[in-house]
Amino acid sequence: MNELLDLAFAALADPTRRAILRRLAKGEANVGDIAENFPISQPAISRHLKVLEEAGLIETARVGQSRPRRLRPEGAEQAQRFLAEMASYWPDRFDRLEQFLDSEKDSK
Amino acid sequence: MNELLDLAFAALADPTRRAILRRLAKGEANVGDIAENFPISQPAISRHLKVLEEAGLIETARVGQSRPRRLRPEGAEQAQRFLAEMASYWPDRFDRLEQFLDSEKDSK
DNA sequence: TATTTATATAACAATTACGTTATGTAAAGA
DNA sequence: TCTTTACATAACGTAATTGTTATATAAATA
Repeated sequence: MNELLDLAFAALADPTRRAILRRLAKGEANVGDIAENFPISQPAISRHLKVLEEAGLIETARVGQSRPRRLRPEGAEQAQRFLAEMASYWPDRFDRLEQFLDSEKDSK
Repeated sequence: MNELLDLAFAALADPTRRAILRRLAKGEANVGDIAENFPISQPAISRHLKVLEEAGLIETARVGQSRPRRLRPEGAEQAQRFLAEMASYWPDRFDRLEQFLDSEKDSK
């Protein structure tokens, strides 16, 4: 139903993928550029890139035989909105605890 | 290396868990309250709650035999910061670039 | 055309994730 | 004390994730 949001959060849960995003914040990079700087194989990088792209967080161009990736920051907007809403909620702990205890008392 | 951020994003990737968070934004709820409104078993809910708590997104109180959960919005702050900075990145906006590149490092 | 280069895909193993049902535990109430 | 209530935990099946190595594909180059 909200699959893109699922995919975006799942993509962001992997530290290697977050590192790739930070790398792409420096500018476009192709697979080889990225793979050189990570301790995992090129196929593993290719798969991480696919995950990031399917989540809408990056996009791919085609220049000759290389496929430069770049950040697609708008892909994070929905996830950002979810977190902003959550963070805007602040439980007044004391009050809520009182409220809970009161409701327990009432139902006795 | 930033395991809490991994856990937070992974927790947020599941739609059932996001629904639980939205439920908790309306106020504290215990396991039974939540399980009633979801099409999965109580043990499954208990596990989702454990995942959310280990990610720092909710916390648990003890009142008699029930364990009311409540939102812990500050648990989402680091994730929110990562996304906000990524979303503020634009290929020609180098003023934001440095901030984004250092985001995980800084919030350690 | 044949070779090299850049990247993707396939096949596989190990681990983790998410659901189920069955059962354990601790507090509440008769 | 005995039962019920609220929740956690265990055991298990299945599917997804993440890495590996081997191989396929398509563009660049000799």
